[in-house]
Formats: sequence, C-alpha cells, structure tokens
Amino acid sequence: MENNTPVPENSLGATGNFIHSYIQEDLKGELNRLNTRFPPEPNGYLHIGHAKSICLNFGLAKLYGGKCNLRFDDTNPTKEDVEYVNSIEEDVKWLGFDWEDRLYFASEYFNEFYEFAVILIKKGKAFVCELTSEEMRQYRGTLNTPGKESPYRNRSIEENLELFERMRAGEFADGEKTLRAKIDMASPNINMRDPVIYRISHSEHHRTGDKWCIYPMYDYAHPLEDAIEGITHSICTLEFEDHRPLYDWVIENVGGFDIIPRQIEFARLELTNTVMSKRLLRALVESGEVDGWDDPRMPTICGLRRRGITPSAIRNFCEEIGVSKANSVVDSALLDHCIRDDLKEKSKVVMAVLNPVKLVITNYPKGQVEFLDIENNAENPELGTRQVPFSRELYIEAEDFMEEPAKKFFRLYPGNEVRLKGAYFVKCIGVIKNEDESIKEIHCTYDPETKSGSGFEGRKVKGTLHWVCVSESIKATVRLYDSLMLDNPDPNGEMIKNPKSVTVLENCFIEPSVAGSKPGERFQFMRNGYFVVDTKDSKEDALVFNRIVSLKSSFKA
RNA sequence: UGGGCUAUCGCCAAGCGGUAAGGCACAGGACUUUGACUCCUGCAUUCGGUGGUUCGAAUCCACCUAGCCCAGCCA
Repeated sequence: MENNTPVPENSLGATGNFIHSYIQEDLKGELNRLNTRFPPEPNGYLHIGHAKSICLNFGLAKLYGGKCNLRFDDTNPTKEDVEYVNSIEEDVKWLGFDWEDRLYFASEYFNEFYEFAVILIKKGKAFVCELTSEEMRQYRGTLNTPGKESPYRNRSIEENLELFERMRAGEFADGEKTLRAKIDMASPNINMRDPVIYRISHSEHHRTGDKWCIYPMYDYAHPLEDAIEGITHSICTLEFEDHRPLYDWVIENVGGFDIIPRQIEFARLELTNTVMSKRLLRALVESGEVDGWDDPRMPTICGLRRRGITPSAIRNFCEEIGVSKANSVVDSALLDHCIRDDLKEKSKVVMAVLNPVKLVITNYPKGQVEFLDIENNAENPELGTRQVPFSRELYIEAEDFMEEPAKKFFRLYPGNEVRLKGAYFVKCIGVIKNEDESIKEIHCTYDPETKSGSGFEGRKVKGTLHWVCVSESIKATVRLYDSLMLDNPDPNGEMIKNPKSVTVLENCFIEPSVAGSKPGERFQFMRNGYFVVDTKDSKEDALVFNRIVSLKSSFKA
C-alpha cells in the first residue's frame, strides 16, 4: 500500500540547513560520493523523533545521489531483541524509505572489531584494566578535577594481548576486566579519560548467540562501523558532540581506512504535549495506561500508523521542522497541519453523526426514502459521487441545535432555517422533550423547492448541517483522541497525563456508504475531522473509527 | 573552579559584512451546500545583552547573560 509512496525528489526543501553546507563543502573537495546511515539500537520501538533522523539521512542521500544504510547497532545483547529489529525494519519501510541491499548489523563486524582492538594493543594504545566499576569511577576524576591513571595502564603489550585473548575465551566473569583505550586521564573531556572499549558480558546475543562474551562499547564500535561501511557523514544527535574527539581518535589510531567519516550532530525532535523518552513511553505501556506501543495516542511510528496518520504527512512534517543545533520544542499544531494538508485532497468526505439527536421532518412523507447524489470531495472531482438515503427521520449532531441560540449561532434553533448537506432547507418548528427535559425530537418542515442541485436561489441560509438517515444508517464506535500529555508541566517540570486523552462514543451513526470499510481506510467525517477504521478493534459488522485529527474551527461557542 | 554546544517573531527556521526568507500559530476580510478548504491582508526599524571594528554588523572582535549536554563496564 503506502509503502510504495515515492519520496519526493527534493525532500529536503528549498532552504538548506547547516548539514548541507558541510556536505557541499566536502563534495567540493576530494569526496565524490555521499553515504549516510540510520543506526538504531534494536532495543525499542521507533518514534517520530527517529522519523526526523530517518528522513534526514535517507533524504540527504537521495538529494545528493548517494546511499543510506540501515544498520542495527547491536553491541549490547542485554537490551536488544529481534522483536525490535523486525518492528524497526517495518517502520522504516512504511515511512517510504528503501535501504536496498544495505542492511547491516554491528554484530557482523565483531571479528573485525576484535582484530582492530589487537592492533590498538600492539600500538600501545589499549590495555586490559582490572579496576572494578566503582574504582574506575573514582579514578576517572570529576568534571572539575583530572582523573588518575589506572595501575594496570602500563602492562606490557604481550601481557595485554594475552589477557585480552583470555577475556574473549571466557576465562573471566562479567565486570572482572575491561579493555580500555589509552588516551589521557587529565583530559577536560571525560570521554577521553581512558574510556572502556570492551566489556565482558556472558549473555546471549540475539544474532551471535553465545559466540562472544566480550562486547565492544558504542564509542569504539560506532566509528569503526561507519568506516567499514564507507559512511561519509555520520549524523547523530547533540549529546554525542563530546564524543566526537573519541570517534575521530578510534578511526585515526586503528588506521588503514580509505575514507574518514565525519560526525555531524543535530538537535533531536521535541514536540509539545508529547513524551518522547523511551523510559516514559515504556512506563505508559507497562502500566496499562495505553493500549500497547501502537496505541493511537503514542508518538511511536506504529502508534501514528494506527492513528491513521500517513507516511507522507510525517515526511512533510520532518521537512517543515528543519534541522539545526538549537534545542527546540515544535508545536504539535504543525504536525496536525501536515496531517490535514495531506489528507484533505485524498479523503472521501462522508457524513457521520457522533452525538445524535433525532430530527423529524413533519411534512415529509412517512416511509419514503430518496437517494441523493453527493460529491465525495468537492475539491477533488476524481473521487466521484455517491448515493445517500434521505427520509423523514434523521439524526443530526446534538451540538448543531440550541433551543436558545447563543449569539452568532447560525445552526438550528426554533424558527431558524438551515441547509441539510446535499438535501433540503429545513426550518425548526418545535421540540419534543423527554420527562427529564432532555430533547427527544426536533421538529422541522422542509421546503421541496430547495433541493440541492435544483438551482434554487430564492433565499439563502447561513448554516449547512451534516445528517444521517435513521433507518438506513449504520451504528459505529468512534474514538476521539487528544494529546496524551497536558501542555503545562507541573512545577517540577514533569509532564502531566491528560485524563481526557481518549473519548469513546459508542452511539454514532454513519451513512451506509461506509459499510464494509476495511481496516486502515480513511475518511473525512464532514465537519468532524479525519477518521480511520481501526486495524485492531474494528469488525466488519461493528466498525470502530479513530479520529486522526480534528478539523480547524473558527467558531467559538 | 572543567569541557562541549546553543541563543533571529508566540513555535520552528533561513540568513555566512550591503541594510530581517518561509512555514505553523494568531488576527482581520473575501468566498463558501463542511463556521473546513481556498484566496487576500496584517504580524521582528530588529536578530540574548553591552561595548568595539566598519561607509555599512544578525553576520567580524571583546566581554557579559541565559539554556542544553558530559563523571555507564548504555546507546
């Protein structure tokens, strides 16, 4: 389906960002190709923040005629699982990107990483350390004071070689020894104070099983992964800026690479009233607060997908927000705008009454049903027309009637005339109430002269209401979603959950043309917003819709 | 009393010494068989602050202020 939607050629837009300048400058020099990569660790589900990185990396490659690899950075077996690699592949594809034959795993390079570590040891640039993690922390010093050298730092190369070999052979327990780069314990950059590059972990890796019991650290493995794959520009988020000297150190000191990848950092995406941290997202799932990682309120890619948001809307959004090094929080209204903008021309517009109240046309013949021809999308004639049944008893939206109209209210109220979309003008002549004073029926008369399409020009009405025929409509459940978090954090800066993030309406009536809709099908419910048939809970004879996004409204009650 | 980074409209964001793009939001108005869409119009004499260089500074220099990141055998 939408996996095949092509990514627009110029997906980075007309205006550039600082990364373009770097790339253009590099391309003017000796570099004659571009290769980026999207390198997730398979330890969780992708969210819209990852989409920004995916669009950036694949978009840059496309724009400059280069390539973008998908690489799983699976160097920590205790946190990773195939469940995540599968979902990540699915999500990247769904977003519309193609890594072709360039699917890689850091774990495929474990042999090389080992050999490279041997090279460092032989150059006297790495040593086996026996400090415990607690001791190592003390030796590291603090932000303001230099660290001191490990007592194991000056072992002979031979001893280091032998010990490292024995680490690999499984002779030591987890945490007993580490391999460290020999750099500078007095460096003001803590990342350069003899960082650990290998640790012992006797745990099952999801791809290499128990073949290894030593695993490389990110700071050591990542630059090597990039160099091995011939990555030219290694784009990551701001918190890795301090790691760049180490990234460069590893490549330079291992040596022997044809191209030297350049690490470039950008600010990660933050959205108003949206939690993006993996930890908090996981807490929501595990506490049962939401219906799994793909709950329609979740900012995960699978959540956005279930919510009914299209890949092209997400891509457009990622283009709109731009890329910079300034920490910022994007207004989620921009995402909403991109969603509406994407859906408005391709959605069929149908009528659905979410909060029904009965309207009786007293001068319309009992038992008569006429079928009206209504366009599916006034702006897009290609979507055609459909037949909609109309009869004496209809449902309209409860909020479209006020017994005592507020000022500027131009919908239905006693004595007022409005148009029923695609049908006739109706005039309210009275209200029938239940014993509890609630409205049972609204009584109207209609004017046959005013039929839609008849060219009637006799008089005008200000309001047009959507409606549904009582006898011919189908009943459905509609869920209205709002943001998961409130826009104002508490005094501690913690986000507060929105108690009304979902409203389930089980007494909705929809025109019969939507019967038989398939999961994932999208519609605009006229005057209500965009909706999608839920992929999990909807049944053929009991449709469940999710609101993707509401329509804008300038009406203030 | 360490190091790295950032600061342009309510929110994003161009700008790279020649006199403040664009989008979102917002506010008016036109149109309207969706109070939607579309279309007009308005929205930074000013670029965190203060000095300086220059004919000319958001852009260069100095100092200051504020915010973010770093002391995992996580990524």
